[in-house]
This record gives sequence, C-alpha cells and structure tokens, in this order.
Amino acid sequence: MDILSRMEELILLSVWKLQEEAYGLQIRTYLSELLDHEFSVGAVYVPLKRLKKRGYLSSWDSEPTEERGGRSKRFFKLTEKGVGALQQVKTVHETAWSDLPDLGFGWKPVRS
Amino acid sequence: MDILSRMEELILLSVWKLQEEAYGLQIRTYLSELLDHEFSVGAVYVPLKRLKKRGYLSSWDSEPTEERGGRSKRFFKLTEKGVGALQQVKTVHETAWSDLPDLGFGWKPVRS
DNA sequence: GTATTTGTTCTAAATTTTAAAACAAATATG
DNA sequence: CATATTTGTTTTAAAATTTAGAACAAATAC
Repeated sequence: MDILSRMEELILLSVWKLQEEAYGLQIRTYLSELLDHEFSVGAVYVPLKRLKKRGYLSSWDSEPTEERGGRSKRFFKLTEKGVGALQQVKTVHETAWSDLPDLGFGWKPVRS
Repeated sequence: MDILSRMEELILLSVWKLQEEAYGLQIRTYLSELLDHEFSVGAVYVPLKRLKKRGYLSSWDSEPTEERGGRSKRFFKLTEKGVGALQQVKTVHETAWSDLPDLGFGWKPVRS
C-alpha cells in the first residue's frame, strides 16, 4: 500500500523514542508496555531487519559491556527516509480522522 | 496484535465517513483518493468481510436502483465494537506519538 | 566447568494484503 | 430481443507481513 504497516510504524517510533537505547530487546520491552501486550522476539526482530533493508533504519553494533550477559547490541537509528515515512503515515492518519460526522443516536464515541 | 491493522482502521474510518453511502466500491474510491493510490477491489472486499465477521461492522443489502447497472449494494455500518476498536487504535497512536525527543542535528522532522 | 543472563537469528505457521478473473444483475441500444 | 455496457460482489491464488518460539551466541556468576 506504499504506507507503513502498523507494526512498522510502532517500531520506528520506538526507535525514535528510545534514542540511544534502541535495540531489539529494549524495543520489545517498550512496545509490550505501550500496548500492554507481550510481543515475541521475532515480532520485533523480523520487521527490524526489513526496515533496515528498506532504508528506514540504520544500525551499528556496540561493544559488549561488563554486565552479566552484556553482549554486543545492535542499535538502530531512524534515517531521513524513516522520518519521512513516519511523517507520511501521520498525515494519512490525521486526514482519515478529520471531519468525521456524528454517529447519530446520541453517541459521542471518540473522546480523546 | 489485538489492534486493528492499518487497512482495517482505514476501512472502518471510510465506513464512518461515508455514512449512508458506505458500500464496497464507494469505499474503494474514497480510499483511493485519500491515499492517492489505486486499490484493487479485493483489497477492500476481503477485509470488509473479515471486519463484519469479527463484529466490527454490520451490513444490509439494498434494493436495486433504476440507474444503469444499479445493482443491489451491500451497505456497512460501524458497530459499537467497531467504534471501540477505532478508539483504541487512536489512543495507541496518540500515545506512541507523544513525548518524542528531538532528533538532533537541527532536524525539525515532523511538522504537521 | 556449568549455570544464568542478555541478546540475535532462524524458521515455519498463521494471517493479512493484493491483484485480477469470474460472476451477477441492472439499464441502454440497435 | 440480443448484446453491450455499467455497477457491484465473490473468489482465488500469490505475495507480504506477523507471530511464536526454538536455536544459537556470548557475556558474567558461582
């Protein structure tokens, strides 16, 4: 559809939000809390790889740290293209949500 | 993911927006203009059927009209559950888009 | 050495998306 | 009437995405 899927959008936004801490497991934790839903690791790593391949994300591998299990992490960062795709999806969202008529029979369905 | 996909959201919003004119081909036209992208008929009819089966939409078949080719149409309407799902997706969207840090190096990436 | 923790890769199944052909039913026209 | 055209829905198969979870890897702790 030439627009980001929901998961792609959420992952790009996670990377944006997490800044210097944007790596796979951390993104998974962040999204799980945001959506109150436990994501499998594949649900994050698979689209991460795809988003990188398509040029929405860049990445670099860190050195290991001294913490227990502190393996090298793959950190991600939004590319200019990634930011552009997020802008596009936001515009579509706002357009689609604008000028919605009343739903009748007394409902005030969307408050937010 | 227990949240509407992008396409599902857009179709539900189309139904909302089109009110008394919410049927397959009309929804397709509306979405094509909204996204500036030509959708196949299947891209609309397949998710419409799924959304109805899941209780997000109700439908009724109209009488034919006297216009040329004026066949019976299947009109759709949001159910309470459908409105609820839209509210949920809107909340998620707004949460995910809130409190995003600056992206550094002088970018002002999202204007909207 | 073995256990535990943190992290990524792989993979197969399920689901969703998409395009396009098929089908159906209406009016228009010669 | 026969057939052409228009509007509309259904079907179907391929492609793409999502998902769960096993496998693998590499670090520190005991």
